[in-house]
Amino acid sequence: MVERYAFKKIEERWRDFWCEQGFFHAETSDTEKKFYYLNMFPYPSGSLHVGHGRNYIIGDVVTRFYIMRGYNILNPMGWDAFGLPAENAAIDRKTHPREWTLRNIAQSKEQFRAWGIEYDWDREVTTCLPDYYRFTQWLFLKLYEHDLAYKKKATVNYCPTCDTVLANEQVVGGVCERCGTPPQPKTLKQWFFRITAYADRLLDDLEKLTAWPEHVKKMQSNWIGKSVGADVTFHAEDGEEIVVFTTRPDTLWGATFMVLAPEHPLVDGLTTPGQREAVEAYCQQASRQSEVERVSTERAKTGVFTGGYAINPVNNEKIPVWTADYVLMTYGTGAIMAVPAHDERDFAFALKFGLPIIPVIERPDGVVKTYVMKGTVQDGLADALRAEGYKFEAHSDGLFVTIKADQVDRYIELMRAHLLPGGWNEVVGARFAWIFDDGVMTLNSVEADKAILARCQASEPNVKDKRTLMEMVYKLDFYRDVLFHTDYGTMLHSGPFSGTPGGKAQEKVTTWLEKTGKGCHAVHYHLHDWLISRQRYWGAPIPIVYCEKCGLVPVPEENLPVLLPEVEFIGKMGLDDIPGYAETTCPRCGGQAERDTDTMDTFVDSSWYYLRFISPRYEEGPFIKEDVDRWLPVDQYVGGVEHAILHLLYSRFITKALCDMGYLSFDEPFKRLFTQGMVCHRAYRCPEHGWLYPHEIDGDRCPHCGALVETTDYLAKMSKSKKNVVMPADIIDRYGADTERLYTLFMGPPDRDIEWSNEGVRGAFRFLNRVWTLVLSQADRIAAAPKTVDADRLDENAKRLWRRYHRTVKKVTEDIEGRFNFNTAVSSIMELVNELSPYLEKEGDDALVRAVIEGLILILSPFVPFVCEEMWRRIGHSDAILDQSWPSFLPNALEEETCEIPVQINGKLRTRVTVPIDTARDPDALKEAVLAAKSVIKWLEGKDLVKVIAIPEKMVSIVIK
RNA sequence: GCCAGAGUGGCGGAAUUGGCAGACGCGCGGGACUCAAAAUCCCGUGGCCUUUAAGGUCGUGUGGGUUCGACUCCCACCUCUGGCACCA
Repeated sequence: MVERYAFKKIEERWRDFWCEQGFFHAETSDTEKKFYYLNMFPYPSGSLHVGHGRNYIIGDVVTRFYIMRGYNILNPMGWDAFGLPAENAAIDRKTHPREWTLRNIAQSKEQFRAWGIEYDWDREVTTCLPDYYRFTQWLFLKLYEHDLAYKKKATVNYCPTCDTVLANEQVVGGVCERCGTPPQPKTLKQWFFRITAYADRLLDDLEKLTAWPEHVKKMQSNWIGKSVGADVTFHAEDGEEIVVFTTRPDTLWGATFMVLAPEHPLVDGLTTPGQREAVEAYCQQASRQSEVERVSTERAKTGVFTGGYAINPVNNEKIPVWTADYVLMTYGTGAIMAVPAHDERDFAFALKFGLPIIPVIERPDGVVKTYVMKGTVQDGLADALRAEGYKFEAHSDGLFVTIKADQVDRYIELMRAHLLPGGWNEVVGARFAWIFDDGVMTLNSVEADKAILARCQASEPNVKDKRTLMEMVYKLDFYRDVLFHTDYGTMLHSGPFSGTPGGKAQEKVTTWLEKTGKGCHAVHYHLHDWLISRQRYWGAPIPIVYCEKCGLVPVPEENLPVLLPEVEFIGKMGLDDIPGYAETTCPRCGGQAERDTDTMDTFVDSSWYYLRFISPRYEEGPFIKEDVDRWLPVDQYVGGVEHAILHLLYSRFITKALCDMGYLSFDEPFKRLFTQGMVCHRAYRCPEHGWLYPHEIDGDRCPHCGALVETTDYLAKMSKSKKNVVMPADIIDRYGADTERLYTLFMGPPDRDIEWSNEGVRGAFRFLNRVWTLVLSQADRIAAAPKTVDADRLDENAKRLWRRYHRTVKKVTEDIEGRFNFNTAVSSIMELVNELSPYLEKEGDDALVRAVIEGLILILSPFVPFVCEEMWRRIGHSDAILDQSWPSFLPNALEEETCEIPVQINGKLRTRVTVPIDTARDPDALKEAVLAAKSVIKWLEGKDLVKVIAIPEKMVSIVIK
């Protein structure tokens, strides 16, 4: 009987050992075999739960693995320590955000220690400390110096709950990323970083990031949102220019009205006295609404006619100018030309307000529809249509005909021959034509729309109330799907451009616009400049001074840091609430001046921290260029996918900016990116009393009211508010940190979200117990065993174990290094143990046992370092595991002598044949051997052999008849 | 609406290049040990149908297709998750 697996004692013993021995100390002067592994640094917002653990456990496994493989690995840790949550928590707890933050940092470090997760703590970086934010301010000054930081008055998103403005990227799904409040538009003078100057490079360079997950790149490219088209200048009647952006210059001839955003500066000037009241009411209402509210009204279009008109530069048509909130001031030029025939939104708007809709692009599918109303034609039409081969459906009230564009001319002739006097028939879709008894009219202009409609109204009182032809035909369901389309196609009714094919149309029109001075090529982005001013205390002060004489003056580098004022923290505050903070002297003239009282967005702090880790105590600058150039880009970056846009885009921008300024020689910060999934946990909720802790629940009932408890059927992210957090302390206390680590790694592929299961934890614990017992039971045998295995003298069983061992080493190595699949690495180690354990029960080869167990401990050690370190000593070693090199696998030890080949007959697996490995490798020999096998012959009797396919070492497939 | 990603036993998942589907773990069933329980160990465990061994058959969201062979490739669709969303 061996001693019990006393995980508490074991973990206590080794907890500080690795750090004390300096295994995790990285020497940045030594760049040979360097590896920079980086986890996104945490926000120290309280205690870390098992979900946070997943991220850092992965990092620790990889780090230990690379140490054993002889790499000089840098895996540093720091704290993203400024920001609102600290402030809000400090207000709640009546303390200072610094106190709260530093206490959480200490607590988190203690948690890392308990997990056995080691870092080079000499490189710790904390963004809220002056020795760090001093250089965040330096970064601001450099961006300012290079015209990449500027202050401007703009309409920005203001969160009333957080009492500060937000960057565009921090408005997620229309609400504040932090607190869920819809932000209000507010016009303020604020600092921006000119990230749009890098829009193209941020987009194009995504292609260089071959080791980034596709979906992250996709999200970034969507966020940047590049659209290519043209800016076109329209003129108001008084000559004022109205510039619109369009991605479809080929549809210009179909522009029948214009729409300006309610905030557009020209709205006021265009509004006529008669419309003023309505327009002002509409604009005011729009300005009060947040973007969410605008969108939430089911997208029913609203808008008001300004009374003003503009001239379409391509055909000199006079078109009305409207204002409507479906046009956003924040995109393009805040004004659009509306082409209702080829844009879904414009179509809906035109239909609602009775504006003309003129098709100017042919339908590529050429579908044309026409409805022949009963009583408008002579009786023989149906037979005539049939005789000509047209497809139609006959109903009691008429014929529903669907034809192709190239049949339209013949159809019109036929129709004219059958049309009764006073009636009409229209074709819609790829062609819009109205057939009257005395001629055919085409819907090719606003005038045509009016003229045709007038004729229809004259003969049909039912359509008297219709304002446009499109409105008239829209009431027939049969027509609806062909009335507008957004495809590219041949241009129609477009003056000299009519007939231009869809593929060339945009470019041809834009070039012509440019030549005639009516417009120009233009590109617009969804990405906006990064608003970095914040009106709250807990952030890096903006190092700018306003002097009455000298204006805006940057604080000289040598005066940094601009320190956060020491105050008693008593509630929500900004630096402007702190008496005396703003008062200063002008660095240029020495006169009286005022400081900028805003702080920087915390994403500025985290946009450069990966650079600081290389020389964290350097005081002459933020980093030493030569060292940073040698160590970056980061070889492997790991973090949550929630940073796919914000942090990762900002960091890429800052790196590129610093590169262009000459401070860096690389322009992408992270070579490989891995985004790990969340750890979720079932959450319980009483309809009456809200979220409940699992231990509170009484059977399946609420302890307060006895109501049936609801379980989340989706995977709920662990969060304090949902009371579904699993704390590492509980797991470590019951099973030890090694068990938590092993389970975390084993539970599923690390990039996927996963549900925490307490039963799964027990399984991991059981496995460690089995290994412990197994290893200790062999300790004496190992101590006495020879050191080298004589592979040639092993018997069958021993050989099988030897093969399994080498296969396991290979698998574990490849899974950590290449695939990041720790779950399959762990399961292959479990398989090895499953095979090892019965071998030990019989007489066996001592040297083999020794080699396999030693190897087992080594390959298991990155996953569960405590117990492995202990077992390593127990089998007679006095040196540390991290001093050992990672086991290698011998290719020839992987080889088997025979090979079992599955045999398929007519696609079904029927039998297996065991052949010598040499036979299995040669297709002809394999074919022959399989066809000669008894178990195969049985199937072939009396049948004709059609085909035999032999895949060496894989399988044989036989086709018979 | 658009763009990603996913869908495999009772559950988490495996199958890395088109080649034995369900590795490994959990759970469950049976057994051993025990006065008993826990722990531990052993055996079994996708469904259905025959069954003395054994075998047959269905089976990776649905429906088609390509192939000697499809979880894997192609087409269409359904569901879920995430991102963006009146982007002109």
